[in-house]
Amino acid sequence: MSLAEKCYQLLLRVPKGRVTTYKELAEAVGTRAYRAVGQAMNRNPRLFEVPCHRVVCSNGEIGGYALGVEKKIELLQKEGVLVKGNRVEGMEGILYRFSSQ
DNA sequence: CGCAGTCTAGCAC
DNA sequence: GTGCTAGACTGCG
Repeated sequence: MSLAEKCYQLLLRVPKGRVTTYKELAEAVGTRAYRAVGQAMNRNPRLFEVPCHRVVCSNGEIGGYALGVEKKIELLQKEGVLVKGNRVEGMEGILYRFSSQ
């Protein structure tokens, strides 16, 4: 199974209204290639099966989205995640850590 | 602010 | 088929 596949599975564990970071995701799958994770999301073959919009940067920035950052923000806010500009408000509070499970 | 590390995909030879 | 470059990132100088 590729890193991308693992990322997708872990991403499915992220509940609505919560977000995770590329870092946490990469660490969870046992790699340091944070960029590879983002790339996997960008090339996401399961864009509508995997909530890749719940993945943000460690610094709280939105990062990017295959359909556009604005769309990502819109989806996040629709799920209850407040986003200010290109940043997630209180991301540390809604940050989902796989280590918790 | 800029460079290096790690993984995948695409283009060139 | 192998090698290099670039990309939704992160950490250190």
